[in-house]
Amino acid sequence: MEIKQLEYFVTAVDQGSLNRAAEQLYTTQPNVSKVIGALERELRVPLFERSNRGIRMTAQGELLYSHAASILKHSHIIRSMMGRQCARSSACPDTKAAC
Amino acid sequence: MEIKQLEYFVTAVDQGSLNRAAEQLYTTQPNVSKVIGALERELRVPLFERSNRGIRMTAQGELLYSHAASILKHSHIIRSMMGRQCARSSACPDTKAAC
DNA sequence: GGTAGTTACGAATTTCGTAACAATC
DNA sequence: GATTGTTACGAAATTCGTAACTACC
Repeated sequence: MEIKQLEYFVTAVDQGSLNRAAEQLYTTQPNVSKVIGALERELRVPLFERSNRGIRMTAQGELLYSHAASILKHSHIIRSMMGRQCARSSACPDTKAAC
Repeated sequence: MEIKQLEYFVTAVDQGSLNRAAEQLYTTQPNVSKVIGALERELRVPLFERSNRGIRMTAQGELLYSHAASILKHSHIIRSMMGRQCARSSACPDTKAAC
């Protein structure tokens, strides 16, 4: 399980379509299909029901979604913290705000 | 940034040594060194001070640690939830697999 | 035709272990 | 010598885009 896979999954859910997810992720639709397919095989769970009209989350997909979103949130926090080189808490007391 | 990188980092911190981390992660010590090095280059932040006596977290490493641990916790929850196919019986009312 | 998603193939990249290395005790 | 961590190299695995495919309207 990789962060990228969770990001692709969450984006597909939010966009409601693999095509739009691919566009937003700056990649191709076959790639999104394959990445999410690999995640489903790894977890041994179907995350979407596919049809020619689009995708719909399964119950297992809904279970995954909130945890995946939490992981993405933490990864964004890490990137913004490290990007700002904010080393010591004394240098930026209110860690929630811009540091 | 990948979950595996965070797992290697957290394990190295917990074990206090790249050698012991490699052993626990069922890989080699050069691999641990390289994976963590790649994470440091990606975040543009030193996470450890190295010496011939071992490693010591930097202030930036300490900032990363708690968020990395949270991500790992969520990933473990996901794996255990999906491994059992569902958390609540209502989540998957008609699955063939054991629920 | 147009839109949805999947599978096939191949080049480019990445991964990971072995071996060699540097430095300290 | 024993221990720490790093760098080099090469085979194996993975990634990602193009092309070809199925299915529905």
